[in-house]
Amino acid sequence: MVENKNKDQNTEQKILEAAKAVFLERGLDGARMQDIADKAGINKALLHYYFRSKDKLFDVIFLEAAARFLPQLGELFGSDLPLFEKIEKFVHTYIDLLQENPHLPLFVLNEMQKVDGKAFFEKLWKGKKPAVHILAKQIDQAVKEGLIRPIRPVHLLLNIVSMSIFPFVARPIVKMGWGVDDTQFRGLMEERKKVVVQFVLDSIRK
Amino acid sequence: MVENKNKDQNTEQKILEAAKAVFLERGLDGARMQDIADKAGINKALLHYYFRSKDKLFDVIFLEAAARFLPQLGELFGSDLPLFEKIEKFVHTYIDLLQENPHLPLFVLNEMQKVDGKAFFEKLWKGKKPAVHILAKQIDQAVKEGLIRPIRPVHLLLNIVSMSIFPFVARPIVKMGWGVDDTQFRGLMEERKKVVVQFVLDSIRK
DNA sequence: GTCTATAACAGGATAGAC
DNA sequence: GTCTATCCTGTTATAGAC
Repeated sequence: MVENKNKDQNTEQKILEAAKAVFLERGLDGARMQDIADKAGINKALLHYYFRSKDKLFDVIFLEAAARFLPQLGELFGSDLPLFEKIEKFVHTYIDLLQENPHLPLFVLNEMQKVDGKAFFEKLWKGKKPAVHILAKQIDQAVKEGLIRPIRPVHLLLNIVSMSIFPFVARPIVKMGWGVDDTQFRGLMEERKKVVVQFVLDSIRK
Repeated sequence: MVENKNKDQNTEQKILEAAKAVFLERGLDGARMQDIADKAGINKALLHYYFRSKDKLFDVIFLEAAARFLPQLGELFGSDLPLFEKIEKFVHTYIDLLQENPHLPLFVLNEMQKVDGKAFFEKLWKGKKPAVHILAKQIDQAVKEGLIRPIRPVHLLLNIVSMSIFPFVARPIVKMGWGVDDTQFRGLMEERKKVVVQFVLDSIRK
């Protein structure tokens, strides 16, 4: 249980990678254990040997995906950067993340809806819930100081997050509606790093 | 085939309503014919009598949902309203739509990813593809006239659409992250109608 | 740990009576 | 048109040999 960790690690790692790929693309209901086994280069029985059941395996993947997608930002929100820099850093970080993990947001959003108000969130941010209130205070403060136009923190935050994430979620529509291929789409998202930041600052800055 | 339309209409209608509810909440893979039958107050066999197969039934629902979600805007994009009013109307229309159909966007986005570059879009906008290029021209024009700050039409459009739709897609996260219940969420989205329009105008207007 | 073979079951689809 | 009963395929899960 300690000695053979290398062997385990290898297979277990292969399974996790395969499962991640399949689940993220097809979702819990759409994924097939057979596909995961194939992609991992093993057989179904071994999946159960390692993870007992499909649901158990899914939980591992989902939790990790959600953790990547969501509270990575806790630190950023809570940091003591000036507001404008915080916004810039947020947008860049998030768009970079999604460039590398295009299926991430839709997967998480989708599966999250099925569990909804569950105690799932507790498990997700164990104790250290994203410090969204710190950012909120910072925004309120900036308004009070007359540094930015009046806006409720929720809305400003929602705006920034929306503009950063949504295009990836709507990828097929963007591609069809605007007639771009994958490469062009990538370029477009790259552009957005600057565009979104500029857009936000233009809006809130007096 | 003409005489008994009333009877048919009733059952068929019940089925369609039930199917819509179940499919929108669970997706194609997650939906169970049994659940649809139950919700419609009939039995499985009758579903097949009316719609032959699960896939066929799904196609009806999906196409209608996509049609509601997407190209309803064609008219708006193509209209001859001034830019600022067009933006305002768009945001209000869309948020109203989603207030009444909260599951719509995630459902469409999600299922759309599975078909992706398919000839599906052809079927969707039969001939009358949303007149997105008209809006694009209008934006370019406004930039050239110095009416608004320079911005590429794709990005402006993406920004507006993102801010209008994304919060509904991320509903569970918003609710948990900000600690609001359904009623408060509704109020928040209602607020956004004005907030988003204001935000956009503040950003682009010189 | 890893495999093959098979059990166990869920869920979509059909037959046939009414 | 609507129902009950049943079939049948695909998929998760387990048994047991190596």
